[in-house]
Amino acid sequence: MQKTKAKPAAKTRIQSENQDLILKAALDVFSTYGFRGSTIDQIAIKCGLSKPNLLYYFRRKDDIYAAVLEHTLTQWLAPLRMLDVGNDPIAELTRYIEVKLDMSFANPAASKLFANEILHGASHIEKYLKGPLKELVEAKAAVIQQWIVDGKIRAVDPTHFIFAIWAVTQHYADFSVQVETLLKPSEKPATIKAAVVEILLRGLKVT
Amino acid sequence: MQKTKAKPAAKTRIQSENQDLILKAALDVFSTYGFRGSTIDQIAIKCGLSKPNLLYYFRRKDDIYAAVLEHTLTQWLAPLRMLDVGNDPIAELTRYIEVKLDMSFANPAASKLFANEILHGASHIEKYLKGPLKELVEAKAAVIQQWIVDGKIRAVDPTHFIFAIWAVTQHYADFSVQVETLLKPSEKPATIKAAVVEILLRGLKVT
DNA sequence: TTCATTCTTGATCAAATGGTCAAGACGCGT
DNA sequence: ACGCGTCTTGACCATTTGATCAAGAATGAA
Repeated sequence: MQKTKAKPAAKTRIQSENQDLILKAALDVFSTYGFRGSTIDQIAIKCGLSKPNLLYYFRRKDDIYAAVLEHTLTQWLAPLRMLDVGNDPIAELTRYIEVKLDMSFANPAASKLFANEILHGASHIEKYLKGPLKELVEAKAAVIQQWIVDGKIRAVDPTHFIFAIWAVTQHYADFSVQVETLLKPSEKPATIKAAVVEILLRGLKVT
Repeated sequence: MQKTKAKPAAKTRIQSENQDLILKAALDVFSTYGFRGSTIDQIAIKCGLSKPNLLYYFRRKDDIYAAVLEHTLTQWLAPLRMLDVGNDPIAELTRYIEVKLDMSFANPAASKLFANEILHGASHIEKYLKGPLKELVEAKAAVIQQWIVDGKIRAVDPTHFIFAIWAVTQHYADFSVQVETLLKPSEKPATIKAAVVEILLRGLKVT
């Protein structure tokens, strides 16, 4: 026994591969059917593993869900972290909105996963909301506030403006069924991006 | 047998009362836990009836859900129907946004019910989306377009603007847990309404 | 090759849950 | 008070589903 007595995180090749497979499949399934609406069997079938095998890697259904949620959280909030007070406000906010929309188009599952979680009370990410997310939002609201103080954009409630950006951009992922039904099928992402940026930012531009 | 051979809809007093009880309880439960996450027992307990009794009025879980959904649909879309091309655009849109926000604050369950339904594919209201809702949205988009043509508001994509109003206003119901966590608890509905109206409408005003 | 460790799964269990049914309680017009 | 139709429910059933386990298969370091 050459190794140290406790081996906390020595992951096997097979472990990485299979956990990755499971998390990918679980994101699909959970985002489509919600936590209660999803079954371990669905996830197992989707990633080609047997149900007991899946429970070998994650002992409970809840553990899979928590892992997927955590795995997606960082990625989803990343673009907001990049909001930089040093750059031009309109350019910076345009970029943020466009990146969020691109994410909604490219990975609607991630958005739907969060929508489900929040809709059902956010019990799994309560700590995260009250801690890191709250801090991040306060920091970025301060950035917007600074732009206002500097006279670079017109006055607006920074926090509610962030909410508005989230609401509108994630709407195209969470409500994609409705959007696709009500929109002409010819509508291209670029058109949508232009329309959304105009709606959200035109009111901020100084004359 | 004095009555006509077939009696299609002669509702008893008890029937009306209990169906009403059930629909109220079902709205609460379904909007909180989603369709799959809700059990007939939960609804039965919440309205003080036994499970078999509940299934006497609605033979299947799906029937309860469909009834609640239909019962709420009309009410939820009503304010959009009132959008009148003859009135002042900013006043009309301000009223619409404020009514939608009031509904989100007063009856978040209705909003959450729809959010859940759309999020999970909208299979129960597919017909409604493609039919009446699509017609309504097209009609009201035309109203906004007319305002633009008349030079009363600045140019904007009408359909995406309607989406933006829906997204932002319903966000305060669907994501209420998140909103309440990130907002100062002192924030009043009137403050929120003013902020949202400003964010959505300032860009439309002609200079 | 050896063999301890890791990985895989068929069989199985207990609980939850949608739904049924027959028997009885109740409401209400006469 | 009577009697028919409405309403109510305890007991029960079949299926789904999260989770367990023991036994066997694959892996990989020496």
